[in-house]
Amino acid sequence: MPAWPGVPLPRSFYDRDPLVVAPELLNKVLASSSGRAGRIVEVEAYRGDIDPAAHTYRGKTARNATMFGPPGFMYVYFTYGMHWCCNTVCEAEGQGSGVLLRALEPIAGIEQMRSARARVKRDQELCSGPARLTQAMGIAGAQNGIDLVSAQQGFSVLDDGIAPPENLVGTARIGISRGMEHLWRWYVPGNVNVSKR
DNA sequence: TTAGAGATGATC
DNA sequence: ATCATCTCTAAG
Repeated sequence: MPAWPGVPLPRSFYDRDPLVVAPELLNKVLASSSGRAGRIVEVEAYRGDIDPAAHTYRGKTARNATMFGPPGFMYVYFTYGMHWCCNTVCEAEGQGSGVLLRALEPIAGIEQMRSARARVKRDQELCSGPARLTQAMGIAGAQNGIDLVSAQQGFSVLDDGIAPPENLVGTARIGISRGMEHLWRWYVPGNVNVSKR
C-alpha cells in the first residue's frame, strides 16, 4: 500500500539548475514507505558555484559530499545542535547544488506525524519548517544519500498531477547571513503550512 | 500576538 | 564563532 498515488520524478527532473527545479517541486509529494506523505509547499534553491549561503560554496567536505554527487539523491544535514534538514540534489555530479525542502502540507499518515511531534497542537504545525518536516516524516542522518528516484530506500518525490502554482515570485531565503541578494525561496501562496516569519 | 533567549553540537 | 532552527517563556 503506497503512501500516496503518483509517479516518482525521473532523474532528468533533478538534473537541471536548482533555480528551475525548486519552483517546479512545489505541489509535488514527498512520500515515505512508512505511510506518511506531504505536499511540498515551500522550497529554497542553493548553488555551490555562486552562492555563499550554500554548504558547498567552499568545496567538498565529508558533510556536504552527497550534494556534490549525482542528482535525485537526498542530502540530509544536522544543524543547530539538534535539527535535521532535507534537500534534493540537483544538476550534474560535481556541481554542489540542491533544493532545501522547507514545508509540507500533511496529506497521509498524519497520526504517525503526530506521534513523531507529540507537542504539536494543529496539523499546520507538523511540517511548517525544514526541521519540523524531517521530524514529522522520520528523516535523519540515516537518510543522507538515499536515492529518491529509485524509491528503493523508503522515500521518493511523486508527481500526482497537481501542477505548481502560476506566477510565482521568488523571495529572500530564511536564516542565512550571506547571499541575501538571491531571491531563491518559493512557496505556495496562501498555504497555511508555509513556515512563519 | 510578538519578542527574546536557551538548547545543543558539528563544522571549518 | 558560526550555523539553511525550534520551542518555551514572558510581556503587551
